[in-house]
Amino acid sequence: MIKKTSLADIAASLGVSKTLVSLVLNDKADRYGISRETQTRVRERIAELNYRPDALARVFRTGKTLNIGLLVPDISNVFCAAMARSIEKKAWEHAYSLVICSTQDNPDRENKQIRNLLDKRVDGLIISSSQQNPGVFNALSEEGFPHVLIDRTYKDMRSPSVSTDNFWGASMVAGHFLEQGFRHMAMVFVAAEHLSAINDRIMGFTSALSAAGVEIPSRWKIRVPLNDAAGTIEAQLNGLKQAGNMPEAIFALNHRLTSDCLLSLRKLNLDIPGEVALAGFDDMPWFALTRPSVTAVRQPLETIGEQAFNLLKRQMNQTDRKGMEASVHLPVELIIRESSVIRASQPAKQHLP
Amino acid sequence: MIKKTSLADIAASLGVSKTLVSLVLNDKADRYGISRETQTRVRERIAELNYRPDALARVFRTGKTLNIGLLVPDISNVFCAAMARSIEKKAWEHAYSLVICSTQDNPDRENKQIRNLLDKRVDGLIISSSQQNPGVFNALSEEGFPHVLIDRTYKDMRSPSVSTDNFWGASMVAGHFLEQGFRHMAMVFVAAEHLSAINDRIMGFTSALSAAGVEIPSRWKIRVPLNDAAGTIEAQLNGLKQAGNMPEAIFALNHRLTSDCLLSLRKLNLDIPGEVALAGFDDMPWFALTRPSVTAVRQPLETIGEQAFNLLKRQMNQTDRKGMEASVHLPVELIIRESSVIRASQPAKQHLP
DNA sequence: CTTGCTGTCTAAATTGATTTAGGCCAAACC
DNA sequence: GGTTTGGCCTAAATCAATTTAGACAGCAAG
Repeated sequence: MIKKTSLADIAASLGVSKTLVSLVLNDKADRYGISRETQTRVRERIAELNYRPDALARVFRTGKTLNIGLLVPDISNVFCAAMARSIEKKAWEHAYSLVICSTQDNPDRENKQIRNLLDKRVDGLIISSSQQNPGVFNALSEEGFPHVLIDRTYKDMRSPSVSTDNFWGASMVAGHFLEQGFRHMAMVFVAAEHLSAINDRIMGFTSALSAAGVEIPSRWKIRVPLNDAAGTIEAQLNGLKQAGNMPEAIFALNHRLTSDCLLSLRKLNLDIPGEVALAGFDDMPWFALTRPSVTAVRQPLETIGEQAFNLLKRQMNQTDRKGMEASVHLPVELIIRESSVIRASQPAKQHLP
Repeated sequence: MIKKTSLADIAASLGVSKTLVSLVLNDKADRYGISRETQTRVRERIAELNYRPDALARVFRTGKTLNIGLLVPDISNVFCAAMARSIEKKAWEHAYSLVICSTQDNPDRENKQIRNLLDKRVDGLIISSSQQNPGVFNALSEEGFPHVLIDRTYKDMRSPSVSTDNFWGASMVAGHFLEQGFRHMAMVFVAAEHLSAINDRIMGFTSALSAAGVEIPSRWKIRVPLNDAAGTIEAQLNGLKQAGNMPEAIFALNHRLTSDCLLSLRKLNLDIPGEVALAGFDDMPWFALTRPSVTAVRQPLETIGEQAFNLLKRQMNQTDRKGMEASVHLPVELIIRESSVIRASQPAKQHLP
C-alpha cells in the first residue's frame, strides 16, 4: 500500500509548520492572520500532492467520527431497508456515514452491537430496539449520548423517539372491518407484546372493536413465534377451518404476517374477501399487485427516517447534552384494497352463529 | 459525557506501565514473561473499572478499523438489502462492522463515497458498481486495497468479483419461452447496457433465441430510463397494443421491471399468460403471491454476499496484497410459475403473422 | 532606547493505544 | 569477582491531525 501524504509532508515540503497547514486546511488561516500568499502556496501544494487528511487522526483529536450507527431487527426486511435508506440519505447530506447492524430481534446481540458501536465512537445511534425494557437507553440518556429510537419505543423512557400511530392505524382497520359488516374477527401477531408497536396495534384493534361491542375470542387471537410465523399461521388457520370456526376477517399485525396469511388462505382454498377478509399493518408496494390486492395500514417510512435523523442531529450539535427529550409521533394511512371489501350490495356473510 | 477510563488510568492505579497493561490486554503477557500474578491483578482492575479499550486509538496504531464499506445502488431495493444482510452477517461473525452507502446508480456519487470510505480507513470495500468503466477498481488493485465487486463486473478488470450467471439465466428464460411455443418475444431493460449484468442478460436472451432462429424486432426491445421505468413501460406497451403489435411473451430484466410489466399488462386488461406471458430476472418472495404468480430467474443472493465477504477477507488477511485475483461465478435457477405457462393442450396463440 | 503593537507563523502538548528496544535485578556459571 | 542468563517490567516513539500558548520581526510611539 502506498504511503499517503500527510500534513507533515506538506509542511516540510514548504518549509512551514504543520500548524500553519492545518489552519489553512480548516479555514482558520484568516482568523490567525496567515498571509494570503502563504495560504495560496499551501493550497497549491495540497492539490499538487493530492493530499487527503486522515479522517482517523482528525477524529482522534476532535472526537467526531462522522459515523452514526443504525440498529434494526433485519436489514433485509423491506420495512427496515426503507427506513435505512431515508436515514442514509439525510446522513450523507450532512456528511455522516451509516454503520448498519441487524439485531435479529435478539436483545443480547443488540446490546453487544451497541457496545461495539460505542467503542468505535459513532457520534450517535438510531435504534429500532428489541429490548425487553429501556434500561440501556436510559443509560445512554444519562451519559448524554445522542440517540433516537424508531418504530419501537418504551413507556418509561426519556430517550427521543420517532414512532407512528400504531394504535390509530389498528383502530382504523377495526373501523373498516365493522363498516364492512364483519363481526367475527381474528388478529395475527408475533409473540413480542413487550414491543410498543405490537402492543399498540393489539390495543388499537381490540379497543376499537370493544367500543362497538365486538370482542375477539381467544381462539382468534393467533399468536405466532418469531421464528416460524408462516408454519404456525397455516396450522392455526387450518385448525379453525376444520372446526368450521373461521372468522370473517383477519388483521395481520405486520407485513410478513400479512403475506403469510395470504398464502395460507390460498392454500386452504378460501376466497378472499368472500369467505375471509384480510388486512395488514405495513403497506408494501406489491400489496397492490397481488390478487386480491391487499388492504393495509401505510406507515410513512421515509418520514420516520428523516425525523429520526433530525432528532439525532439536534442532539449531536448540542454541546450541553441534557434536556433534549423530544419525540415525534407520525400519522398513518389506511389503504383500502380488494382483500377487505365486500360489495355494498352484498351483505357480509354470517359464517358463525 | 463521562470521561472513559483509559489504559493509562489502569496502569497508574496499579503502579505499572501502560505497556504491561497493553500486553495483558492483547494476550501477549505470557510471551513477554509477565508474571501470572501481575496479569491477574491487571485483569481484575480492568473488570473493576469497567475498562473498554478505545477502538479508535487502537486503529490509529494498528491501521485496522474492522469496518468494511458496502456500496450498492439502493439499500431499499430488496435485492441489495438481501445481499447486504448476508454480508453483514458474515462480517459480524468476523468482528467487522458494515458501513453502507447507496450510490443511486450515480457514478459520481459512487466515487465520492469510495473516497469518503477510504478516508475513513475502512479495511475493505464490497461494491455493486454503477461506473462506466473499471478505472477506479484497477486503481484500487494497483494499490493493493482489498475490494470485491458484486453483481456487476467489468471485462478488462483485475479486481476479484462475485457474479451470477446472467447469461445462462436469460438463456433459460428464452428456452422456456420457446418450449411454450412462443416465437414473438419482447425484452424490457434499463438503459444501462454498460453494466455487465444487464448486458449479459440481453446477450443471453437474444443469442439463445437467435440459435432457435428467432430474432427480436427493435420495437420489442423496450429500453427504459432508470428514473421512470414504470411510465415508459406503460406507454410503450400501450402503444404496441393500440398498433395490434403485442408480443406473445415479455422478459423483464430485473425485478422492478417485472413488477412494472405486471401492473401495466393489468391496466391494459391483457390476460397473463393467455394473451401475453411474462418472466423476469431476480426472483422475489412475493412473485409467488401475485395472480398469476410470476416466473423468474432466482439468484443466490445469500451466497453472493457470503462469497464476497470470503474473497474480501482473504485479501484483508494477506499482507502481500498482490496476486489475489480470483473471481466467483454462481449458478442461477429458473423458477417457473403461472405467468409464463400455457397448458400443454392449449397451443400458444399466434397473435401476429 | 524601551515599550507596545501588529502581522505572521511555530513548538509542543494532546488524543489512547501498540511496539521497539532495552533496563534492572537476582541467580548461576566460570 | 566478573559475566552471562533469565525473569519481569518500562521508557519512549509512533500513528496524523488539532489546538494552545507564545515566538519573533518590524515598526511606531513615548
